[in-house]
Amino acid sequence: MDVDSRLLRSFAAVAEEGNLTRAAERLFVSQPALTKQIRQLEQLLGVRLFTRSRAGMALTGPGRALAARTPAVLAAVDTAVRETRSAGRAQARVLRVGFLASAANEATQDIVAEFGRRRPGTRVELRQAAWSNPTAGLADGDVDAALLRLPFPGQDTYRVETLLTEDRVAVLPATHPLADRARLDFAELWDEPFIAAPPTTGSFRDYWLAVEARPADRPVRIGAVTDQPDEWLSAIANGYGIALAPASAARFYARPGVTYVPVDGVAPTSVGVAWAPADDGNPVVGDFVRSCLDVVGAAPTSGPSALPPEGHGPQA
Amino acid sequence: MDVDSRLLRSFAAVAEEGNLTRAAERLFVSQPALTKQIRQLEQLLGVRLFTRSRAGMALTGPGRALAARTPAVLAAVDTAVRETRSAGRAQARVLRVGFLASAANEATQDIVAEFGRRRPGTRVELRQAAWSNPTAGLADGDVDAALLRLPFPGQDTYRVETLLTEDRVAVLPATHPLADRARLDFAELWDEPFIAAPPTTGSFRDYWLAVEARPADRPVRIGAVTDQPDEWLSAIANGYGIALAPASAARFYARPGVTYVPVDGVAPTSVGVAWAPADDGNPVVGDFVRSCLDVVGAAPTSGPSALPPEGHGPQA
DNA sequence: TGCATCCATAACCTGACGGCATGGATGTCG
DNA sequence: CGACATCCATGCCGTCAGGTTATGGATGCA
Repeated sequence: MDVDSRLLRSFAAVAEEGNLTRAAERLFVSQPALTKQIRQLEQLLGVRLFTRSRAGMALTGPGRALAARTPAVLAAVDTAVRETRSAGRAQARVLRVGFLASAANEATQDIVAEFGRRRPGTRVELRQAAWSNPTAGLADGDVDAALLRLPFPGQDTYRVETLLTEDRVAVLPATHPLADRARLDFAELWDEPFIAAPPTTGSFRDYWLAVEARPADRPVRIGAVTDQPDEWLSAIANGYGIALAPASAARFYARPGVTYVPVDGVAPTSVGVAWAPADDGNPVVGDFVRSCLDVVGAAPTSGPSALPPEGHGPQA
Repeated sequence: MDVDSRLLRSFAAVAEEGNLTRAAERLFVSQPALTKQIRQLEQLLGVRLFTRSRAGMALTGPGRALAARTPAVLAAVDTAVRETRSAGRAQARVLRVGFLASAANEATQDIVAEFGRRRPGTRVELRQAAWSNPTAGLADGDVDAALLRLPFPGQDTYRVETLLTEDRVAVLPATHPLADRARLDFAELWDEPFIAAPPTTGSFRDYWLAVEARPADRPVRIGAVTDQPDEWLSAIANGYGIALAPASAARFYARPGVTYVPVDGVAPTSVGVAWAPADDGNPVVGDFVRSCLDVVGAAPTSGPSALPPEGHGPQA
């Protein structure tokens, strides 16, 4: 006899989709299960939340009232979970750092080593994220900090320090006609099929397809979709398409059958370290960010005062 | 794989009690069930929330983090539920009014009739509450407005208009030596056993025991505890003790075997209409409050501008 | 030493919940 | 106009989550 957050999540999905069937597949449950959940919620509240019709599920007045409150509830739950987990890591003296494949590349080890000198008691737990998770776990509070390619979706809701900038290069199968060129112009690649990240990654996907450097009448062709560096390299080596990558990938992801060629006509790419605003007061995160900046020899873009404080006490 | 609010409520209870056994009985579940719930929550969060010891359950660091967030989450859930239910009543053109037995007494029907003239389309649903529920459902959003004796617990978190004030009288068994007196002084009743409301009602209970009108060295004696007017009258008629009541009870709750005698030395009592601040903009509630004031011939204490607006449109 | 207090564990049982298959209502299109 | 597509509801069934009772182990206390 308690409205639990599972029901609210289901309700929110149905309210957004306006359609039980689509909401059900979004939530990875069957449509009858969702029907029952919504009925249960309605019964629990003693209120009709949707008017059912052929067209789908439309919110009633009470439904709109609930829909207005639901995001706040779910956000409160998520915040609570995130902060609790974060406190757990702090207590265990663990800093969890997420990173995307091809983010920091060879700098990563140096950063961890530098952090180890600053905070000998704290262990860094590195978590590689799939590209379908473009904040590498920052968004769901799974990690305390993340090494990411900039820009990333939702970037302005986090703190970010830029660490380094490098050119983007083309990654071609060794058998490709352009593979032996010393340089390419991106325009030469407009008609090539590209290996892309999953569509759900939005701007991240678009960024690595360089849609902004492409005329409107030459939409990108997708040769394959991959979520992991190995699949990605395999797809390229097998001739399903080409891709863009940071220059450092040529060193870090060298592999027979794959060639890296410098490209003109696309903007360079940056790596940054990101953390949640909630951790602005967290000295462990602060030390990690400082370690990042030290290793790459960068200065804080926003002045040192914007960083979490230094210090060696345990986190509150 | 979702933290549901049931687990959070359990967690909050354990955190407050510091003791599984007591928390379990507060939640009306068995102790092993709570053990499992806490374990499940810990597993879900990947964090140890309590340190178990002979002395009980003590919060860990992460536990404190969660305990700090839990009230906000539960409050958000409750708000969502309350507003949804309220919207449901508005849609159904129902105004639900809670009242405590002995609150408005004979004025109640007149108020409902007057409201019926103002809003012919809206039905008033009266809900009598037990004394153990001293806001008559206002606190849990079960009702849109409530007719209450003033003061009531948590009164300053609601809007209140005072409707009428009357003396308190003593209620005695007809066989009581003092039953045939025309007037009494409260001091004469200091040593009598009283029929009281349940201890959980706090200041409400104390108010009707008139603890403020009693010297510190004459603590009240409790003859019986009741939660309903009928039990209360029976307890008095059967000689378990006496009680104070509003003067109107002499008319409204006349019964053989029970006598009402005016008392000096206790402050008079007031009846008010209360509503939630969230309904300040609700014209239906506004019309109900105005109906109350009209019927008793009172003016708004805080000026008419503090009342919810008048109007005949449906509620938003 | 016996008792009280607290939490954990074991064994068991019920029903909540999800999945599959299907039905009913209602637009749409050839 | 009938076949079809789209949506939501329903019936049936199997599984497991979550509750209960009974009991055990640890530890102060009288």
